Amino acid sequence: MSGAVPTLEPTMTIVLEPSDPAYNGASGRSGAPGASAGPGAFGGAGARLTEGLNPQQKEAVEYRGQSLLIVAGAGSGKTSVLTRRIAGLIDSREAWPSQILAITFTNKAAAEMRERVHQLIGQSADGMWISTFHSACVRILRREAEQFGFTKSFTIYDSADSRALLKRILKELDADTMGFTVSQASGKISKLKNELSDAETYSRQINTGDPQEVLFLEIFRQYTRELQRANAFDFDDLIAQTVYLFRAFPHVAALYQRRFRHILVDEYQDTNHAQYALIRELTRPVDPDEVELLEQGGQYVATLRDGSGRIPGASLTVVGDSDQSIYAFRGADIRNITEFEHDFPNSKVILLEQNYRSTQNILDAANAVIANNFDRQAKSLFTTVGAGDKIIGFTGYTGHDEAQFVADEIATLHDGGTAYKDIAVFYRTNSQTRALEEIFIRSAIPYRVLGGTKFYERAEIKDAMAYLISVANPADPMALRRIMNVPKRGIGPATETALQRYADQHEVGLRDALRNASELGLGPKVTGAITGLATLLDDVSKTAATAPVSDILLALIQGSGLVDALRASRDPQDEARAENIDELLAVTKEFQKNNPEGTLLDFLTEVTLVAAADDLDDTSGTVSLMTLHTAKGLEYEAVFLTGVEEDLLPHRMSASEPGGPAEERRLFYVGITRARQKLFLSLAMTRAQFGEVNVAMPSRFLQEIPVELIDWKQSPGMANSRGGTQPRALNARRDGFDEGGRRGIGSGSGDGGFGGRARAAGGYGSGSYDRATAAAKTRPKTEWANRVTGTVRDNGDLELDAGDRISHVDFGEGRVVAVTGLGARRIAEVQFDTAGRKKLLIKVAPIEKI
DNA sequence: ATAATAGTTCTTTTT
DNA sequence: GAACTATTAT
Repeated sequence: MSGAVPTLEPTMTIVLEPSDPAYNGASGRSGAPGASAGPGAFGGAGARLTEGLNPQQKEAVEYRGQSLLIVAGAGSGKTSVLTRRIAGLIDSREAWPSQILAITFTNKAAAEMRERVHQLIGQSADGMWISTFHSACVRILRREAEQFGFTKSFTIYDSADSRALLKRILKELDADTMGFTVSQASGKISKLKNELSDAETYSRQINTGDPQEVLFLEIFRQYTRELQRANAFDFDDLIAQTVYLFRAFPHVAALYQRRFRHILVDEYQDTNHAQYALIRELTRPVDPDEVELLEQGGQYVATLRDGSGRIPGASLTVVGDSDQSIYAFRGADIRNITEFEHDFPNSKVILLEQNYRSTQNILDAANAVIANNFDRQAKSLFTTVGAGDKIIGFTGYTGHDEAQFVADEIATLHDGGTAYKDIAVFYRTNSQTRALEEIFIRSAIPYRVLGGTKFYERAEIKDAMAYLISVANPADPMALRRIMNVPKRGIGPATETALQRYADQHEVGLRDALRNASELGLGPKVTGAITGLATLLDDVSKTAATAPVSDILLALIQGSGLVDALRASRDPQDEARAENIDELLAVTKEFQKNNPEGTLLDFLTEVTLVAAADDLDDTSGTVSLMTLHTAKGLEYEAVFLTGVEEDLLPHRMSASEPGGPAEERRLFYVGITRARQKLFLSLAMTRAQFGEVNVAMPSRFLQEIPVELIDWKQSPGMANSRGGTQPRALNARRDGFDEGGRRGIGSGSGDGGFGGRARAAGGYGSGSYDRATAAAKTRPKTEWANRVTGTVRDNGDLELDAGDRISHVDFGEGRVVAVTGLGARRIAEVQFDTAGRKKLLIKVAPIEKI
């Protein structure tokens, strides 16, 4: 499961006390920190920091000025540049670590940056803020929450939480009958918050004659009110409320404006308006009268002031690449980067185009694809490492066929010396993992899925977390509702409504209603159950501030009987659920080990804000599976980009959105540019989604790659967007090359053949396609589609030895060459008569001894 | 109040 | 094929 254990930076003091090194340091040396450095600043130790850099990179490290935009193409060494720039600022004593704020996209990127700065300058790297927008805002909000109606112990609603809340609200307002869905409402609210609009602002701009808009306003209002009551923020609030805080309370803003003298933002192309506004607020100069107030409040300001008595705005460095902007759907505004020079006058722009990651063939493909996006600044990646291997293309008959190709190629790569951890498989949608996982398990390829159905999204984990939230934040009724009847206590919907009514009538929280359950006149059994829960939560709450998180969780699990109930259940899955909760307990212990001072709130925050890429473990010897979105910022020796089909990549949903197709192209571009040495593009002719088999067409993006760059092991031939597929040709398997196939797609090959060389591993698929398409038209489901899906097969302890003959559902008959591994991990290497040599996990492979 | 069953709708990407 | 909803039987 989630192997990675969150690590938390030590809590930091924001107000500088005289004991703070920055305080003494700043007053103890001549020259104001942050003052522009002369040419001498990079003498001595500084030279080390620019070693091995190209001239543009060097300039990006050394430039000093108010604002700098680094346009960094994929693989152009921007992380090196950023870390050296930070190291340079500290090394040259232009800044103290505590004056630096670096924002990254994921916690993982933050950890990496911290590590690399540490490598460059050692201990002095401590005290910097290197974090995501969301984490940084949580730190600020925890300090300042009391300023505006929240408390320090606020909790964070993840998307599932806010959806659940919206669902309640929609139901209460009968908005579902008006055609409102939860995802619409949450999408709209998120969008508004990203534009820094709140319910009241929105109310002023709506057409009051439109009942839809009026109703939505009511939803928005209630949602906002419920969050406030629950002492909780949603993801978007974290940013938007911080901006609000800064704007409403200039003296609070001044604290941070004074503190952060150098702000650096990575992945700037994916910032939304709220994040942009936050950066604007943070880089604002502090007016003289606010400076006076700071000084009166005991803040050190003397050497920070300029001639007019104010504190000048922090310097800003942003790094980004508009070609890698893939989060517009989440409100990312590409204009933030395209209009940077306008927004921050006198800014410097540096272009990094030399790529240090990929071969020229891969870059040529990437450049050719992205050139189809008009309306972009011309930029072309180049390298000096040479052309490298051709891109390998493959078209499977089905998603499973495609997955088998990926597995086979991975096995070959691994045999050739490529470590599993240097291989990644990308896809557009999470649902594509299923086919890949099945084949990988069978083929005994170790893998891990990043993101997807995350550990923390499992129901039993959410239940356990809800217990923790209820202890940390008694004001949150959502968490309380979740656990009220988990494990079963006989508190059904009727009882819950009664409790809620009591709470409303007496104008108290739901938690208070639980405590006073005896006043409700319910049955003695239910009343006992309710007060029992209330007592448990109250008892544990008493220790919450100081006790280790694992102790708190253990007390809750034992007190509630959560795990006991699962263990006692007849449902075999419940045993696995119980184990997951034990796993969570292990996570809390690990957390405590890494953060001896970490509180329950720290733990909850950390868990809510971890991104998919965050639990990537570089040392693990496993292939990584992830969506293209998760892949951003990562790189691998070998990359498999799967499902390169129309309606999948570009995704069908993107067609109707303005800018959608262009964003999909950027996504494809991001995927391509992750590869260092080898790139595989694959697709399937039919894809089963949601039980149904559909005919899939090759993606238009494939036609944008020059044909000579791709070596098709099995080309899509004429199965192109004109809609024609040739089942006859599909079944024809020829050996040797075929010009038609080498020409690639859409190049006018007349024979409509499934050209190219048939793959070595034949022996299956023959005839399948006919049945599949025919069946797809008549029946929604076919036994063919489900043949390899369904529950994981279990061969028990099938004994196999070298020399045995076996039969495989896909590969036909073969002879066992060798058996390795132990117990459930026993692997048979089999030489198939027609399908070549494969490794199979004996326990689950669809095989029989014959 | 709950467990089991049958029917419905849906899937893009995520901090 | 999953996840949620509505309907039934206990």
